[in-house]
Amino acid sequence: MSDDLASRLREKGLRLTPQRELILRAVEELRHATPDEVLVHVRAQASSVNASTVYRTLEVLEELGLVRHTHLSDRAPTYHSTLEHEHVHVVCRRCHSVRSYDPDLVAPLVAALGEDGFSVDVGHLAVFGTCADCAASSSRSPGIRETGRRGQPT
Amino acid sequence: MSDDLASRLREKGLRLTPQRELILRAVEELRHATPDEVLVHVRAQASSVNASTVYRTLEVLEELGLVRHTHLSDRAPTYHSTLEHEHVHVVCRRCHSVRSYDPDLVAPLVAALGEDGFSVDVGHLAVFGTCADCAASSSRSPGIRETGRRGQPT
DNA sequence: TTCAGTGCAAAGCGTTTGCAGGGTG
DNA sequence: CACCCTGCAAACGCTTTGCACTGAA
Repeated sequence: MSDDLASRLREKGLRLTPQRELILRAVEELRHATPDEVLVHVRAQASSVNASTVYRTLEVLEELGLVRHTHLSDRAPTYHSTLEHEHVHVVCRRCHSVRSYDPDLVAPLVAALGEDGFSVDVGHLAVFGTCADCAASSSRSPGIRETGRRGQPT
Repeated sequence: MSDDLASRLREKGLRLTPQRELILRAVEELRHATPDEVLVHVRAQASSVNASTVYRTLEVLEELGLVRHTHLSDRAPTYHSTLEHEHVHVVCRRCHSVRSYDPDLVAPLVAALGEDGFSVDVGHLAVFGTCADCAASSSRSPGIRETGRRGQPT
């Protein structure tokens, strides 16, 4: 896995640096993290790593196919390791819970679009809506605006 | 439709202003527009309207159920009128084309999640991937990065 | 006449970029 | 010892916010 990093970097004439190892490890450990969360996590272990390095590295790691991202909120994107099985994200706009589903969930969608020659990026998919709990108690999650300006998923 | 605006505003003790009419009309006419595009369009017709008014108004219009938004790119969100039939957006990351599909497309997905008590917001859904044309000619769309930093859909 | 709505300007957040110095291969 | 990578700081794009004024009801 980290060896994977080394070899994949080499293949493209890129270099293995402590920062890149740390950032990849952070994404793997956090499982779902924004660039900023990655930064915080990395800084907790090693001393100084710069925000721009995190952005640049996440881009590289994504090109290498070691991490992926989705948009689970209106703010920062969320990165996760490709070591995890590919999954579809289902997000409740009310309580902001995120559940992961097997790609089977969207097999019919993938098939239907496939007939048009369109190939769906399943891992990137985020489905928004309202979860069971929140539908039940409409008084839940105090202070979260329905239409939501800046902040959580919209 | 604009009468709709007047009445819906009144119901909530809000006021009907020229800006609100203009902005709603702009969204309807542009069919799919970012806040900035709305601003430009409105300014073309009427004189000065402020950007912050556009943001505040789009929020109000969405609360009133007159417009909706999706995220078709990493940059600004896209607004459309609810007068249009609800539709699912399918976006090619390569050439950035956007196609609208009938909600039927995701009926199985909606049904599956429905069993868990989750209610999908179909109109908000954006499916990313690669369209037939782009899959065919992998040399297409010069200068567009695959992983794409800032810019189009990611 | 009241209070919602607007314009303006400044701030905020997440992200990108130019550059010079540092470290990997 | 090339050249990739990093840190730093400034800039950027989009959005939000505070405030005083304006105008809809």
